[in-house]
Amino acid sequence: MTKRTIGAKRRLNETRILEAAERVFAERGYSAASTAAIAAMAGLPKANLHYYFRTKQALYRRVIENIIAKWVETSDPIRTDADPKAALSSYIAGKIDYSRLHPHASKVFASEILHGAPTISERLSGDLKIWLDGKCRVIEGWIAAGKMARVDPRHLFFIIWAATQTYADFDVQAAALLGQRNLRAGDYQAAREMVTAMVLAACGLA
Amino acid sequence: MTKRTIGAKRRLNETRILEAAERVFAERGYSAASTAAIAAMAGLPKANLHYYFRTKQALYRRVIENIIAKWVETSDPIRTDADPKAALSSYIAGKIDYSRLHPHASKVFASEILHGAPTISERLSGDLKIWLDGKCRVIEGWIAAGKMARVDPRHLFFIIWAATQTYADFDVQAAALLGQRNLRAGDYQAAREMVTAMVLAACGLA
DNA sequence: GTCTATAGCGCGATAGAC
DNA sequence: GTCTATCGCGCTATAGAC
Repeated sequence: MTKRTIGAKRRLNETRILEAAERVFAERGYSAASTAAIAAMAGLPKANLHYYFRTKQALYRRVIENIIAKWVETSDPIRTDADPKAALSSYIAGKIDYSRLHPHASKVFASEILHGAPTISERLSGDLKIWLDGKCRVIEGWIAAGKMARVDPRHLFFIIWAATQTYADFDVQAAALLGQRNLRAGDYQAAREMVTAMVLAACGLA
Repeated sequence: MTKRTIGAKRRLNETRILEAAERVFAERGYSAASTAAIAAMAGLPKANLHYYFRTKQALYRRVIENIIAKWVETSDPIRTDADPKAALSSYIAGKIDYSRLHPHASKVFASEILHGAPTISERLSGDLKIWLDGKCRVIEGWIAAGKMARVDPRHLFFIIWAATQTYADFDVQAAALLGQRNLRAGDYQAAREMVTAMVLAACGLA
């Protein structure tokens, strides 16, 4: 065994544990998620999980950090040099895609915030606020340039997040009320079209 | 002690327990909420709580049932004989008020759905689906009468719920990103105005 | 109806052999 | 690195005195 092989195995096991943890945390919530269940889903004995991640809290923190990183990435289309209508449409489409493709990640994040954000409250009022401030300045720049109607950029983001993430976080409710077992591709498409129409109209871009 | 007095005491204690439970379930989630914490917040010994509600699950079910009843009530403005613009505006305003005044209730419901709705899945695909079907027929009636633009009524509801309830469920996030400790009256007003503008525009009622 | 004390159990975490 | 066995804690729920 070379050092490189050992490192590869560590990375492989860590990845499997992180994926299993994201799923179990999403389905049960932090407290009800047992390390035994996560280990079983990752195909490892429970003691091995504690070898790679000393505590449940440390494992959870790693899961959350990964999710935040992806969450921030989805806002890449919001750039000063972009066209507001195209940028907002692309942003919404990306958020809906994320809800469809990564519902577990969205749910873990939602559960964290829902119960007071104990793990990431410093980040919310720290680097994530700074990140959002920057994105809001982009919107304000578009408004100042007369490219779109005057709206409160922060509430615009809050409402876009809510309207897109609800199709991941509350997929069970939406499916049940649609008389289905799961959400289908057409449901996400209808959601994307409706959210886009509402946002563009509110921004005077329809 | 007359029988009436005893019944009054039972109702008083049950109410105090239910209010405490709603709060603790909202703050910690079902699993992390201990019956000891609920009893302490209600000002009772733990054993007394189990005297009034035999199991934690039974107490939780009662909390959820009460929340659903209030949730259904908020849709009262959606009536066939109402004016679409006034009805939707009133509905959204009521939902925002509910988020401001009953954030705990909204969070308990959100947490229930988020983790797969184990307690109310039958209701979601049963009487709640029938209730929503009725409300959707009202919207479809308005569309058929040419009173508003053609939209998918179910997705319209999903998005209104998401955009209004996010100010209760994710209040911690919104406050932190606004650089505040809590949401203020003005924040809810801004939210109401923005959601209303978006919905009315999407429905051709602006 | 109220309260103290505790039974019973599941979970996080670790020791220690391999 | 891996795994079995187990410790210790905190929780739900109840027994039984008052």
